[in-house]
Formats: sequence, C-alpha cells, structure tokens
Amino acid sequence: MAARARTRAGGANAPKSVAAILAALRERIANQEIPPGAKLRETELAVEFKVPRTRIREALNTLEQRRLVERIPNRGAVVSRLDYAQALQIYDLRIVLEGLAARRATENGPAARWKKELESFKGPMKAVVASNDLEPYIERYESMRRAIIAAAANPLLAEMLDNIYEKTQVLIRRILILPGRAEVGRLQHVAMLQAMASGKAQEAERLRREGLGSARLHLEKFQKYLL
Amino acid sequence: MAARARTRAGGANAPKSVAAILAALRERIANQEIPPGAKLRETELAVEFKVPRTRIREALNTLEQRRLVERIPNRGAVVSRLDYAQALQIYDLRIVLEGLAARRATENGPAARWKKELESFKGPMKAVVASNDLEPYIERYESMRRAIIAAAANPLLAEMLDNIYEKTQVLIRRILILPGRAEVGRLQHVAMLQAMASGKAQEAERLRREGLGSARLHLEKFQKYLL
DNA sequence: GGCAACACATTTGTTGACAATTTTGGCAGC
DNA sequence: GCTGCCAAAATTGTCAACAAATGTGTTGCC
Repeated sequence: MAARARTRAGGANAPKSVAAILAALRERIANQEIPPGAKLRETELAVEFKVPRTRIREALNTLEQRRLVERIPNRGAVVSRLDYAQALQIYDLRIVLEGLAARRATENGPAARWKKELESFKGPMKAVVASNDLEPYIERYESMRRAIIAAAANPLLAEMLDNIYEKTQVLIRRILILPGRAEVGRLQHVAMLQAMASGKAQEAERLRREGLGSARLHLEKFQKYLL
Repeated sequence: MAARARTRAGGANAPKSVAAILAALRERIANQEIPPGAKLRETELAVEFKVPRTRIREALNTLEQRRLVERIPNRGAVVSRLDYAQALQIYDLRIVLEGLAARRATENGPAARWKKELESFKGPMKAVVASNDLEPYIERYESMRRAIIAAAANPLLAEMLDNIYEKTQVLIRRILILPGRAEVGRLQHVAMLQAMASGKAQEAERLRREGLGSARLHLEKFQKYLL
C-alpha cells in the first residue's frame, strides 16, 4: 500500500512513444517551463518518463535538428537561447512564408470561407482587445493563423512555419503587450481577412507581409524590453 | 594473407562519423545513385560503412526528418519520391525564400560585390548557354546562388533552402534542358544581378521571384516530360 | 590560506545481444 | 497449376551493460 507505484505511478505523466516525449519536451520549452540555457540530463528524463535512455537520446536528436537544443559533445544538451539577431531572422522568414500562405489560402479556398474569421476580428475581438484581455485574442489569432496555413495546402510550408513559430511564442506575447500593438495588429488582420474574403490573393499576401513587417519593426524598436 | 581486411579494407570508402555517413547518403540520393523508391537496409549499410547498426539508424533518423526518406514501422526506409504537387510546393517556397535572400543580400553587401557575377552572366555564360554546355552553366549558377544565400546572413534561411534544394537537383537540370529555358534564365539572372549591383534590394527580390516563377510555369507546362 | 594534482562520482557515448515483426520460400490441398 | 497456410530467414525495433569523458570534492604541498 505504501510504495505502490506500478502501472501509472503518482507523478503525472508516463508517455511511452518517442513522439509523445518529443511533444512534451517541445511544450515545456515553448512556454519556458524549461528555460533557455537549462541543461537536459538524459538519465533524469529517462526515469521521469520511464523509458530507456536510448529513447530520450532519440528525442534529443530531433530536438537538436530543430535547433531547439544545442548539443555539446560529452557535455549534454542545453535549450537554445534566442538572441536578437535570430529573432529578426525568424521574422524575416515569417514575413515571406506567411505571406505565401495567405496568398495560396486565398486562391485555394472559397472566398466565403474567411467571412467568419473576418467578422470575429471586426466585432467580438475589438472588445476583447479593448479590455486588454490577451489570452482569448491570442487563441483566436492562432486559430486563424492555423486555418490559413492549412488552407494553403503546402505541407512543407506548414512544417517550416511550425518549426520557427514555436521558437517565438514567448516573444509574440511580449510584443503583443506593447502599448497599442494589439489594436494595430487587429486592424491589420481585418484588412487582410477582407482581402481574403474578396478573393484578392496578391493583396492578401501584401497585407500579411505588411502586418508582420510592422511587428518586426516593433521588435527592432523595443529590442531592449523584449529580449 | 587471404582474408586480410583489417584497418581499411579494399572496397573504397570507410567513413566513421555520423556526419560522414549522412553526407555520403545525401550525395547518393541527390544524384539518384540510390533512386526514389529504393529500400535502405540498415544491416547492409552497416557492413558497407563498417560501423555498428545504431550509427546507421541515427543517420536514417535525420534523413527521415529531412523528408529524404520515408520510414514505415518495421518495414524499413525507402527514399522519398517527389511527386508533381510537391515539386510545385517546393517552387512556391523557393520563390519567396530566395526572393528574401536576394533582397537581404543586396542590403547587406556592398553593391560592387555583384559586379563580378553580373559580368560573368552577361559575357562568358552567354556563349556557354549558346553552345548548350550545361554543366559549367549550372556550376556558375549554383555558385551565384550560394553567394547570395551566404550574403543574406540568415542561417535559418540558408538551412531551409538547403533542405528543399537538394530534393530538386534532378528536376532543375531537366527544366534547364527545355528548349530556350537556359537562355531565358540567364537573362533573368542578368536583370536581377543588375538590380543587386545597383543596390536596389526590393527590385532584386521582385526579379528573383519573377525568375523562379517562370521556372515554375515551365514545370506546370511540361509536367509530363519532367516527372 | 591558496593552488595543484589526484581520485571519485556523474553524465554522455558506444556497442552487441535479444525480441518482435515482416518477408520469403516451400508444401500440401483443391 | 494456382491458392492458402506454415515455417524459416531476414530485417527492424528495443534494451541494458560497458567504455570514455567531464565535473567535483578532497588531500597534500608550498
């Protein structure tokens, strides 16, 4: 009775597959539960997840290739730190990639597909932003973003965006907190969705690039507060 | 005397590190030495490279993440086949990514940096293309491309382009063979390099997009001959 | 008291052996 | 002669023990 720790012991989680471990680790790194610079000890993770160390090793390998951790020979893996230059580079990539996504999504889907999103950003979200209630807004934003990427129907593009987006989730929130930024962003989304709902693909791409470009400018301007 | 196969036996190559194995495999896949659909047997490769199977397994893992091979559980790894839809998607990505590279390269480097490349495409390469001598032209093109990507100074961008470019090397050659395509491409490069040598970053991006866009159109038009 | 060298403990890297699954080959039956 | 099934071989997946390297604490010396 005392030391019963059989099938799924007290703790919390006991995933098995490599994919599960990977997801867990990605999650933790994304919301800084494991902060940048922290060391990932293989043995430690092995006992936590209750899998052989080889499994952890494999997960660490893919994490390394996604540049989420850095690995120094014989010294282990530490989660990568995102410096200013890198952040700007990532924004450059987001600008062109999400621009492409917006264009193709507009071309692919029926224009009406975007009416619903548009109304949400025009109406309810306006109040949400005004009340400084960020979490629901972020949720809506990410949902729209995912919808666009999915509609673009380009798996490789989706994967690339996935890889770089997860490295900036913290940053995005910090930018959004900047005074006035959320409302500016909302208006930009409205403009872009309007273009999409009218089937204007090139215009949608231009607007998406403009929107992310302005976010990038904020990053440059408020560098010291953001990183 | 008979069965002496110690240090580095007859064969040809005996790399050891994972990186070396990876490079070798990437090379073979790129020039279809191992054709799409071929099966990669772990044991076989392990004997050839004279490394434990685990090492091969690791290499196969990273090859899988780069989408160069597909892995079916308990059934092994086969090199990925590039279908028409994927090829188009890759061109979409090249268009926006290399467009970005051209823009940033123009902004970063001194404009004069591109004079040399420009002259080469204006002069010597004209004759090379006219004589249908493709290999030197391709070499020059790839060298220019690498220079631009390097000058863009965005490691993440460079990596992404590396990952998708290697999947299309065969395709690029086939497009280049199409009647008139090489000369059209040369002229487009001249125009872009002219913009770069004049420091016109946005113009350079536009022209790069245009050039790759026209290559993409060729791909659409001659689909049946290319794949 | 500070510094260097040594030994111990911890952590990562490597390997071969074992288990599970799929493919191949052969055989009997229809 | 072809089809379905069973057994053997080959191939992939899993693991735990061993080896190498690094970090840490202690001792002895100046």
